[in-house]
Amino acid sequence: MAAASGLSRGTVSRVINGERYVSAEARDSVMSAIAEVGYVPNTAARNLKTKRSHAIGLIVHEPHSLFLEDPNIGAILLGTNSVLSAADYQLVSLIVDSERDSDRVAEYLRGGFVDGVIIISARENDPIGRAVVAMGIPAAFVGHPPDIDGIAYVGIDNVQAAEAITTRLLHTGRRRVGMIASALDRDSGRDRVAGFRAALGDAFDPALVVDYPLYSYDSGVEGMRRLLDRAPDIDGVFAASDAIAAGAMDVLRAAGRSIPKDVGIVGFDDSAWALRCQPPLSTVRQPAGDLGRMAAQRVLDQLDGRESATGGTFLETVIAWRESA
Amino acid sequence: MAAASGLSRGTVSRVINGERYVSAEARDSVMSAIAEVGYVPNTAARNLKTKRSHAIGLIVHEPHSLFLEDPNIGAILLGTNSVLSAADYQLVSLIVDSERDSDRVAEYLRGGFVDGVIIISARENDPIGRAVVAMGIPAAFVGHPPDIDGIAYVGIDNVQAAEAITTRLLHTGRRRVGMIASALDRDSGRDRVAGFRAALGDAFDPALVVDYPLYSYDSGVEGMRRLLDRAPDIDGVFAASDAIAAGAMDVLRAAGRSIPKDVGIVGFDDSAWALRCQPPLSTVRQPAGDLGRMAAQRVLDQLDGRESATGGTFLETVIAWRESA
DNA sequence: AGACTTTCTGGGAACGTTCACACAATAAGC
DNA sequence: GCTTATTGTGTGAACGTTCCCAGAAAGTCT
Repeated sequence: MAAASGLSRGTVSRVINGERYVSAEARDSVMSAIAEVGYVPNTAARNLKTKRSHAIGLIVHEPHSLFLEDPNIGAILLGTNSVLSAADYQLVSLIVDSERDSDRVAEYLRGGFVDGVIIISARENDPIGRAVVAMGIPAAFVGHPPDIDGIAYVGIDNVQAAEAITTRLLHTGRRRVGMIASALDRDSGRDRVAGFRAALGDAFDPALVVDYPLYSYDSGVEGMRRLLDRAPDIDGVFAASDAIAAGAMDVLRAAGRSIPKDVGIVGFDDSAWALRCQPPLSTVRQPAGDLGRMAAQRVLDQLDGRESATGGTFLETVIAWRESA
Repeated sequence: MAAASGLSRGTVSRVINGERYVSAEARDSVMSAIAEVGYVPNTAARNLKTKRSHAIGLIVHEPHSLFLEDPNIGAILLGTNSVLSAADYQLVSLIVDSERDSDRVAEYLRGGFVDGVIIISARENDPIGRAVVAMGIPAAFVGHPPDIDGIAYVGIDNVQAAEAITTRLLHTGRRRVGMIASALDRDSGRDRVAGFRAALGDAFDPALVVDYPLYSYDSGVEGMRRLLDRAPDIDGVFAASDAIAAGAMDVLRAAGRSIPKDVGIVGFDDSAWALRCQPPLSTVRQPAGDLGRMAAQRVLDQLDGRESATGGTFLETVIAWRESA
């Protein structure tokens, strides 16, 4: 490249990186040489020298089924991508769905392939989460893993949101209200139960809370069956996700209950499920795209040294009130 | 590292890459030195020297909405990841959702960040597809872009599958059968129409085929309205995707038609939608995970020089016959 | 006019590997 | 006991950048 432009490597490098102290003519001749030869800087060499890769890893640690079902993940991905792309960083998605993957990803991170990391849906005892924190790589979590402290994270106030929607459900006159909870190994899952409990106060009945590991349709089916079994007179349900709510609604319908007349039901996420339920589902709108954008921004800020690596950022949720309750 | 083990760089390199001509004791002392120092080979340096990155790019070129909705994409992603992970390659997902992304991704590819590329859902005039072919990077397409030849691709036989399911729909006694088509800028979309036409033979009526750009629920809603408008006596529908079928079914229900009594409907994909429709949807099972795995394998084969870069691989589809027709 | 500052350019060194080669030691073949 | 393989080890060069320093040229201040 230096040869093609007739100038030295140093000057070429300055032009490419837009540094000061380059004359207009030098810049021009380098530019035209670049265009002519179709020159592209070699990333490996640059990374080697600068110890930067200009790539950010997004670690998705989910079992197969959920990865395909959870609409939040896709939205977070796109949000993250938009911010990083604007800052000329490349998003590298790292999927972890086995122990083997877990090791390989850790290795990958140690290898300096990425400058920063975004971790979504970390749960208790997450080895990668711990590894990242231990390595001191700039990182942001989407959702706060219960057992790791001193990290940067973004999320929503699950307690407040769950309490709010449960309260509104109660205001529709429900007396026997249950909850199908999920993912109690994460803050999101636990906090939704806490909010539910807070809203019910003295009326809270632990027997009317069932829980399942996954935020899935099938969990909703199972959970609703259990609840109907325990309390045939149930007239309100808070489902910890829209997918769960969809499963629960199908069971209620099959059991001859009319929604919302006999049983009112509310969900969480405001995903594609919510609008397509019959009737449309009342739910909490979770700003998944914004969470992704914010997480990306926090990692970029750490890279620029503009921000410390700890503390949470909370985004607002809104209740979408529809016909299901 | 060489210092820590007391041996030369060359020997250390041989141990790490598992080459021949290393004595047992040398191997041992290098290994224990690695463990002690927590040594990790520097990827950038290795890439620089070997001109290999051990990463494969997966280019997803979809508008926002579809990326979130299309279950095939997630399944392809996971399938690809499993094969590459087993071969110690890292999957790097590159999301293209703007012109800007398109340029950046092309740059990224040129920069030698990946050794090979998998492109899903390429359409006509796809700039990245063309760029990849022009650069001669080992690549495999999932689905065959209509206007690029001489490439490796994997897919299903859309013509045959569409013909088969339409024929079975006809065997349920339907007389006036329409189709909601989609994505006519891709082979998949065109071929499904061709199969539909072939199954109908003389009974084919162009007025009963409507088409929309996206394989989405909304396309199904729109399309079904149009079809009902044009032919109130319609009694069979072939939807080009399950999401379209779901939209169409909701419209049919709202219009007072019973499924499958008044109208029979079939879809395509066998995605999560199919089982949760009311009634469950008859559809074509598309082996999305296998497509991902196969595409990954074909890229790896090209990297090993075991395979030429052209030709298609077709995977079998199966009809899942349920209650909707 | 001399001393200092600013702008610009070139070239050596380094980043951490792998590769090709040279060479030593041992084993095998006649 | 000579040549010829086989196995093992060390070393210089190279990959393509960026960074640092030296120094030239031009401008600015006493």
